Amino acid sequence: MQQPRAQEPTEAADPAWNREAWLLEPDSVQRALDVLVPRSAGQVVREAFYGTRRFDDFRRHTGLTPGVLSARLRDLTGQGILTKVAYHDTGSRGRHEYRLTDKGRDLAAAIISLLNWADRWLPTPGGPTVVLTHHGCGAAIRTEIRCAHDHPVDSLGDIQAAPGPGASLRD
Amino acid sequence: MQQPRAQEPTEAADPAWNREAWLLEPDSVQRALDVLVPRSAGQVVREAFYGTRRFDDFRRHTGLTPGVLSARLRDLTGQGILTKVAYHDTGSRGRHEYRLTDKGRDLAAAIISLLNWADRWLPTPGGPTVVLTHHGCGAAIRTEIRCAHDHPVDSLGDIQAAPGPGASLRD
DNA sequence: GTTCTGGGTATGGTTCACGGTACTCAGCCG
DNA sequence: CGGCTGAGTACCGTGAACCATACCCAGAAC
Repeated sequence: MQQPRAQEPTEAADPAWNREAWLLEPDSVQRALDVLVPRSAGQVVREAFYGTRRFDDFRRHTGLTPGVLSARLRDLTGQGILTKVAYHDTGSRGRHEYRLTDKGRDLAAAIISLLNWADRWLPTPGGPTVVLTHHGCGAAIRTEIRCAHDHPVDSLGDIQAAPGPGASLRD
Repeated sequence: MQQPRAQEPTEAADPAWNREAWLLEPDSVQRALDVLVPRSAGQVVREAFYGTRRFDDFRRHTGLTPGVLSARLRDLTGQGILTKVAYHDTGSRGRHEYRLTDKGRDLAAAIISLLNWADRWLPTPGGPTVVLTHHGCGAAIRTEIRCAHDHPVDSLGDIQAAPGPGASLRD
């Protein structure tokens, strides 16, 4: 993204983007991040992507205590990230499980980006614990930054950040 | 991603991915998320992407108190996301500013994915406050999930999640 | 009717994040 | 010399997040 006060010769200051002049709240990055914060919320969403659906499975996989997990599942269903679906295993009473909604599933690009980033920049001795591949072709899954015209974006300098309709002038 | 206990006809249970059998810690998604948690860390990283570099600017843009901001900047430089660079404005003493490192800049795909997600699913009355476009072509910036062979990935069902080398069998 | 299981609620305590405010410290400026 | 500015540090209070543990409740199984 274009940065003001640029000092590298390859970057140029953009008069339309004077960060000081604009109030950028509510910020979309922050609002999205608030879905995955606190830590326990991120853990629950991650597990949902790994296929976990039931209370006790969430509890064992995340290590959260019942109280915290219960609160988090309530929050996330309240936000429409998860939804409660009834099921009935034969030989036990009817219960319900938590599944990702379309809204939740659409976090995939963010989750995958984070997973790729950690695999690259925070490697662990044993290697990654989860590997994502393209079903059928078997190649690794990754995310790519592109524009709506499908041009690839290789550097932050190719991205123009500008105040949108929701931005207001400071003071 | 493939999910066990799948009930939709389009999903199929994958015997290689029995979530119950595997211990997936340390989890890459969680480790990446921990860089952006607590909330104040996410705010600082977001501002860094918006071009903020100096202590007082971070303080005003994020609303964080000096103590919290100071701690967060120390954490993030310690993790190699930001780096301190000396500068010297004429007429004032030499100081230093905080810039994104390559490691920090590589969070771009995650940040952009989150921004796009919030713009789609958590719209605000006034519209987005920040709009990203492709410099030159002007089209909107977005992220895309692809495989290493460049096949597009349109649904989670196209993604195969499998335990990696770092995973261990439970008990 | 007692037990088992899944899915929670209730209570209590600790740590951490954060806000508010005051203070410091170094150098340039007048 | 005293004041101003940018960049912090120090201290204190509050609330949120989290953990541990105990308990509860419905229905099926025995």
